[in-house]
Amino acid sequence: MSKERSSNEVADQLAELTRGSVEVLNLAELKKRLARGDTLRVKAGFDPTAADLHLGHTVLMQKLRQFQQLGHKVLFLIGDFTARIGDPSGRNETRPALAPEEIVANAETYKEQAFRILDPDLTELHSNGEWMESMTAAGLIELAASTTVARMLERDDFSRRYKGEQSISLHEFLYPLIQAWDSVQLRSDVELGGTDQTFNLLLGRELQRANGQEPQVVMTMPLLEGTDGVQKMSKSLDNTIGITEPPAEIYGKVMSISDTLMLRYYELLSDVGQEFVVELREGKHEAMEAKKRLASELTGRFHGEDAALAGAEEFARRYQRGQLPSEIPEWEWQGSDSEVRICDLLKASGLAKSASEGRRLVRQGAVKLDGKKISDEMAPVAAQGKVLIEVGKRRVLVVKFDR
RNA sequence: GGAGGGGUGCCCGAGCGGUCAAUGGGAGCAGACUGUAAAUCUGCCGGCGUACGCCUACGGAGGUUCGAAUCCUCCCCUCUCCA
Repeated sequence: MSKERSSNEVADQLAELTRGSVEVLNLAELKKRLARGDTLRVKAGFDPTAADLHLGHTVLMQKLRQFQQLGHKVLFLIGDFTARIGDPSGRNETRPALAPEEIVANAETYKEQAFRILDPDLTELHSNGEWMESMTAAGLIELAASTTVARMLERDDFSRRYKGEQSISLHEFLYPLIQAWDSVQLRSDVELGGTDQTFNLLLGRELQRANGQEPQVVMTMPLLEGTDGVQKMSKSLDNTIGITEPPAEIYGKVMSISDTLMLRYYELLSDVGQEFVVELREGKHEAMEAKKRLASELTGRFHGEDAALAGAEEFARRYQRGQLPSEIPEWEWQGSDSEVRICDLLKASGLAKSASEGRRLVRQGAVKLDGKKISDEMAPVAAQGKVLIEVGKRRVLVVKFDR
């Protein structure tokens, strides 16, 4: 049913689709498929354990969205089966197998979150348990026979671990193999992934070719650095900006990234034209203003314009005018004593992890009670009415005493 | 099957009988500065106790010793080389 595209049309699509990508393997094949007028089946795999989508994921999601906007179909694969193996790019951690209910629940949260960006009508949701659960040991042996150890050791992290005398468990080799097999099962035309996925994606091509399919085109996207500006954004490193976080939170986090990182975020996340980014790099725009613009854009993308404005207002209020947040969480003290020591209160309310930490914070002058700095770690707090506690610049809480 | 390296706090990594809750770096937290930026400087950084202190910790279990992360035995994990 495919209708051929004109060469202009193909060139336009190609330019749009490859923008921002690190590598396309290979370009000629992508061009050929576009020219044929195919509706491309575009695969991307996601881990079922972390259904909290963050900006790092959105780099890929935006790209998928672009494919959809051109009428192509997204194969959204949840790697429930591969999740048993562990992090493909990390250390040797084996994750516990997920219960079927958990997978279903996670898939739901994915739908809810991913479809803030993707078009549900042009998305097929899959999980690789669909074909892996029923694979026999014989099937797995056959699959494992399709590649070699030397080939596996070409993968960057494997080779690094091997040379560094770190252990590599045999089953870790199955991750790329299964991911590649997924491509065969889904008959994908294109697979998208981060640059750390290159090896796995290429293996998909090999397996497809071996199974009589036209090998998928591989497209890698840059990995987004987390808020620390160095390591890739990942939940386990606690450097993420999640798309479901409150607008003020997203806005604030974006505002606090470094200027260098801001350039990167502009490049990878913003819809703002490339000219602006270039000018920004040349110092033609005020950094602070540019950062506000970015913060508004990203906040608005997931929560709407009004929320972005509110986020900006909240930011100005808290950090530029140094005022308290407009909404302060309340917490109720459970206890019958007529007074509480500040260090115990900090611990009980969760503002400090332990009484020791609470004491340390007081000693360092980080704690304010109703706006007044406290210096005595043992200072008693009358257990009456409400008390406002500030710890550092970020942690604020109203403690309610119910007596 | 044999020989030899390793397993230390969130991470990396010293220590190799007492002075070790354990050097150093990174991360993190707090303070100063600022644009909640970067860079820099300062302090903190196992838990509990107002404090003298106590408890838990150096892969696991025993043992030697007045005393062990440090020595011995067994076990587990891991790496390299040989077969």
